[in-house]
Amino acid sequence: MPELPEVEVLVRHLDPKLRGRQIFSVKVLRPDLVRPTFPDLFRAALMGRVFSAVRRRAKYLLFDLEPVVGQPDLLVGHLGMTGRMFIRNSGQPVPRHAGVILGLGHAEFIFEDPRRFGRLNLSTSVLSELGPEPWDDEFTVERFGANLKKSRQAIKVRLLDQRLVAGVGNIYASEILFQAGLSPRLSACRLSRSQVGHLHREIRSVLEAAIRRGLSLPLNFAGGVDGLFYHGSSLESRVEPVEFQVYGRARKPCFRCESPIRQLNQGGRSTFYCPRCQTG
DNA sequence: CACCATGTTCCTTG
DNA sequence: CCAAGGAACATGGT
Repeated sequence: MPELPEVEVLVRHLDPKLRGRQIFSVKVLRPDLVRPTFPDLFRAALMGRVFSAVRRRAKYLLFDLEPVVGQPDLLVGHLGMTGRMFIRNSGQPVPRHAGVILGLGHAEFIFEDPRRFGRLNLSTSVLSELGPEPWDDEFTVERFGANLKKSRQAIKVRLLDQRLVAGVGNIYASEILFQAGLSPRLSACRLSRSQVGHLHREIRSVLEAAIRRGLSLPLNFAGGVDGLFYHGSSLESRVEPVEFQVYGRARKPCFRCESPIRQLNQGGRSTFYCPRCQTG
């Protein structure tokens, strides 16, 4: 489920449901998911604690806890590729791959992840390496351009570096480059001022539009057929999956010019682009 | 069986 | 030390 927009939508869903709630029980069913925190420490640190807020940083979920002397006051979550976090009410099934279950009295907070790339732990070290949020004042065209100058890698690959700007993932990197009209193969250091300007603007614009779209969908965070709001929504609501402009559309006609969308492999990941609309 | 997948980290090479 | 490329992680879907 995880790029910045999906995490943002999930955080806005969870925040009002967790704010002020106390943790009465902690089950670690899959120790992998809390690494490098040890399950015993994880349990001891969270038992009895009260959530004060849920926030987002890049693709991480930050769970603030009301302070307790000698205990950490931040729980850090990441969904990896297939992770889900949701509130389970009585009557709803416990997912097969549930890894952490926090008992809240009236309901449970569940973290599940079949593939186990996700995390929920007390380690905050990952946060210090992150670059600016797309809407931060420090994320200026000038600094972004100066950072792009430092590498000859393809611009698509650079967009995935969380130190440049935090939160862009493989799907939205292709979407952003399409909107900016830039070929994913362009060398980062060779982008012109105006190209950097377009890219900077589209990073914000594409992610913002995706958040707005996600907030408008009737999502089922617990699963069903969904998981990625961009791949669909709850079975009951029967909302059609949202189609991207280029991602996943190899050989299909570009929505803007009808040329067949092409697929490439860059740094071991798929890139999709329109050879006619995206220059360079 | 083969290949693909929304992410991050670690190791190797130059 | 740095940049860049690739493998690893682990499982499920097609």
